[in-house]
Amino acid sequence: MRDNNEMPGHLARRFQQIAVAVFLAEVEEAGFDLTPVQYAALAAIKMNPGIDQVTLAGLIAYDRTTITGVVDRLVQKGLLVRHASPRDRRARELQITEAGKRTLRAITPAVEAAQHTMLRGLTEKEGAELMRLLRKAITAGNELSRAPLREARLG
Amino acid sequence: MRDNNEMPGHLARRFQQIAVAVFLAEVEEAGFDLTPVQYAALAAIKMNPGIDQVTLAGLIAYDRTTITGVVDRLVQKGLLVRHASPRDRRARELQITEAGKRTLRAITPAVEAAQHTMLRGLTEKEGAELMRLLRKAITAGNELSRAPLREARLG
DNA sequence: TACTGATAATCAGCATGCTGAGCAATATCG
DNA sequence: CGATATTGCTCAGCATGCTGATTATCAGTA
Repeated sequence: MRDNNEMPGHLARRFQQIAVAVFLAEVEEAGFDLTPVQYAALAAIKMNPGIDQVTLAGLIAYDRTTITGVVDRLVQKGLLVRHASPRDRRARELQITEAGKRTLRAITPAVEAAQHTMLRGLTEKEGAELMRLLRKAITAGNELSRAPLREARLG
Repeated sequence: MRDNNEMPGHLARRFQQIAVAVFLAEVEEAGFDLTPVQYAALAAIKMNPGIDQVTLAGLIAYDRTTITGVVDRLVQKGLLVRHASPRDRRARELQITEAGKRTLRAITPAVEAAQHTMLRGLTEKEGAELMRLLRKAITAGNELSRAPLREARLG
């Protein structure tokens, strides 16, 4: 039986657990109530106005069924609007609201602080190396989950 | 706005997402139905017979409220038994069953294969370095989540 | 145009994982 | 001993995140 500390899966869970806790703590301290996933979605929609939900899911590697609830909650909070696409009546186009933009701007320092805090045990160099190795492992394993990263289709 | 690939929190989520998918796929292929968390709990209980739920939670860094459901499901599957402690009537002592032991033995190759698969994009050396950096970051951040790792109390 | 397959979104159901609250039992201290 | 604090566990409630199914729509083709 391998020790937990030798199991990449266990280490992945622990690091993610800490990362989420740090994110939520920093964001709450800044006076906001937004989860990591909600933040990622909001930022992606700001960068890609009018994006549909499937494309959004691919951009940030969500499961397509998860996104329905996330978008629901962002709409509920008034940070997004969702309306039917004129070109494809199956699709819903997502737009960030003014309140959403304000929230994103205001929350960014807390998000940056969180990214720093979760690496606080590492040197600058080690943090960069950890990110490089994670990116490499993720790229190789991209197709192994139901929610792989997908480039936005052009035009 | 930082790119997602420069956000350790995003990378943590993606890596964990892939790790879980790989684990479940390997385990299912081996003919079993056990989640990563259930496996970790079962293994920890086998190594620490009679452990109570809070100590178990600390050993594998769960939240104490999460463990109730996990243990419920393992008991349901017949892999564990849970009975009141004679020394402390608040506590529940956990014991692995024979079926639990058989399952653990049979599932181990699949779990090992999963740990290998989730690092398949990395060289041996890079995989070891990734684990080292994760351990270091996790150790430094241990107290930042509600479910920190705790040593089992002695005797 | 009718048929077939693919696609966008949603839903039901299940399993983490968290917050905060509550209950029962134990430990501690005046 | 008795009041208080602490501890082990459970629960309600919420938010991911998954599987698999369904519905509506679109795209391609016979």
